[in-house]
Amino acid sequence: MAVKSAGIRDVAELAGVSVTTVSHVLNNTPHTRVAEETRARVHNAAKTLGYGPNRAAQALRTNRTGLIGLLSEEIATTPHAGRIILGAQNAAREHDLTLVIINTERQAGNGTHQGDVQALIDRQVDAVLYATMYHRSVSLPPNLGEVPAVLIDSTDRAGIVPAVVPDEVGGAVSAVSHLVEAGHTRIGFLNNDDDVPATHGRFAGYRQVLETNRIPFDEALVAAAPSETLPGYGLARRMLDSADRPTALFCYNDRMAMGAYRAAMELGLSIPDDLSIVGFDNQELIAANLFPGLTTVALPHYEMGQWAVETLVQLLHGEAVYELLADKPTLLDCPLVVRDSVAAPRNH
Amino acid sequence: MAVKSAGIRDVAELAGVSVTTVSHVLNNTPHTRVAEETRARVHNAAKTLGYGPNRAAQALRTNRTGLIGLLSEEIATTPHAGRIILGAQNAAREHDLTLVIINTERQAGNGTHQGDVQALIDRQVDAVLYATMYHRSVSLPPNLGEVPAVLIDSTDRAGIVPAVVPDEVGGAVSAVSHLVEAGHTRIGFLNNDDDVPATHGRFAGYRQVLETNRIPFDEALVAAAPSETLPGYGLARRMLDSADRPTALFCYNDRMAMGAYRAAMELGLSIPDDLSIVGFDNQELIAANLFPGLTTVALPHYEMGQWAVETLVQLLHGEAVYELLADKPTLLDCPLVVRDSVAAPRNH
DNA sequence: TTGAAAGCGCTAACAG
DNA sequence: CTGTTAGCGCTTTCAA
Repeated sequence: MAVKSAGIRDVAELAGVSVTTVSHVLNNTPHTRVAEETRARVHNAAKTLGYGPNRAAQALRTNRTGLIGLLSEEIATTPHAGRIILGAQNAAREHDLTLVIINTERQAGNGTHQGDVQALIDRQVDAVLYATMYHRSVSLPPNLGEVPAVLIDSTDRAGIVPAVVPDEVGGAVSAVSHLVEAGHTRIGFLNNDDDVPATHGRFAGYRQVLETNRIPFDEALVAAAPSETLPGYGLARRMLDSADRPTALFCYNDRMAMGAYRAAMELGLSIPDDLSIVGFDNQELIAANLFPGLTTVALPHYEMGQWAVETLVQLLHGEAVYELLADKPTLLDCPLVVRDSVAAPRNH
Repeated sequence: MAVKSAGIRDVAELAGVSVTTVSHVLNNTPHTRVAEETRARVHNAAKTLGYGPNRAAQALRTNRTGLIGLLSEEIATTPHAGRIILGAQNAAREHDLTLVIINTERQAGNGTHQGDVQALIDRQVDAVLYATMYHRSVSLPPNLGEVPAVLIDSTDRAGIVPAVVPDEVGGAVSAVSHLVEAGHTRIGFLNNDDDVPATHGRFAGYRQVLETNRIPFDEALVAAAPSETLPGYGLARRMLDSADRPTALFCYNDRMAMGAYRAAMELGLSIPDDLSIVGFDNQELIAANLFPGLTTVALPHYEMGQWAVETLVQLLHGEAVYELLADKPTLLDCPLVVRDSVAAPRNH
């Protein structure tokens, strides 16, 4: 291993000053005036020695490790978690913080991740990020109160911890508006049947656009099922088989859209000429690999990760007020990603 | 924040012993005999106080942080990285180590991640895991030599650092054997056209099975293109259009298989009755969502992550020899994942 | 079998 | 404006 690297002492010696001065200069300690010339000498000495602070010593002294714990459900199964990590990571780097990631299983019901939170606390993280796999409301482990925390993609049932979630309604509005702008008025909606915010939010967005554009709401154009490929296929099959079939489909997610693609193909409907489709989630693996490429709505995972860390930093610095933030979850935009699955309706 | 938590001192006091004894007992320091009764008293005291060691102090004293750095390319874009993280994480937890993950961009050519490695070293990680996005040979950043390291999914061009990679040949053998066992003899191979180990290894496995089963090799049944859906579609279209078309297709990866599915559908070939298909990679999002489910070969990402940490631990404990391991990369099995895309050929 | 005490490298009073 | 110095909580040598 490397030769025992230089310490603050060595820097002090080389610069011909005391360790105090070095510490002050290197940390930019406020309320401390050090002569410009001395500053420069210290910086030079540090550079020539390749000095880097010993984090352990710093941590011991300051009680801050510079570690942020990220508790994430199901890192493995979804690329979404990856985007959150990436956003959080980049923001963390900006602030010279390091992310410690702990993967957890998804918790059924009101189980909490108390054990995992404890592991993070034992590691003396300065704060924790708590990310769920999909937008929902959760009960938090009680020990999460021991440390500053921010929720990602979920809201705190108790309304105590700040949270950031996707703007489901807004995303749906973008999607359906896109369809309306292309000239569609008979727009089907293949919804999820779980009782989660996305289900309700996306449906609300759908209705909202219809209303705004004075398009009558037709119950026959809305169907719900588990948000997987096969159920999506089934729903689409049925809905597209009718004489008065929709000319466009807004799907709860890309997997359901994938099912709709197959249904369309079987019915001899060409996308987008006979049928336009918009998905939700922007799962690259699906959306970009379908023929034609699926126009869909992206979830702001990267941005949520970023927002969470930035907020945590403000909280730690006392620049943001905990209670203020926790009051209402922060909504982040879900932008439309245009590919090739939308066109004007044929008989238009 | 929590009340300043108990220290080793408090435990000592409560147990009526010295801090030395507490330290010895709690760390199970070898060559130190402590009376059973004293031991018990210490443990009890620790438990009642909810004592947990201060990592920073430990780290400062022992020069070991218990942190393992994981440098991973493109966490965001591929679920594969997630599996590696998961495997590494679980293994790390077993040894009371914490994973610090740094995401990096993929490096073109012989660029290295020197900066990222340095960031990890600055954080005083005890060792680093260096994971690439796909199996290949890399030049390592020089500073990786400063700390114990293990490569995941890539091999060190210089042959200095231990590495673990998938057994590409074995995986292909499983896939093609599965097809042969189903009764196929005209088996097409849609290969990647990059010069990477997977390309060569999977091809070698393909040929090997043909040889073993005395099936003549037919050049017309092998084609190569970029390993994406669209090129896969093109290749499959062409190969399946011939009169003497193969009855089964082994695809370099699931994305190409997805293209092959579409080609088959367009040609009116039903899977698996008219055409059997086997993929590679087991990308859940694709493989499980295709109709019918794609039989494919899984990459051992989880296992590689696990192996890497275990090996690192042995290295750190001096139980494994660096040079011995680095000599040849360790190969891990690629198991076949059977779904519904393979059946006996029709005219069999 | 147990304990006293010396630091690990750094920060931050406090003094000059 | 700069320096002296006392610990942060723990491990470990050495002595009892």
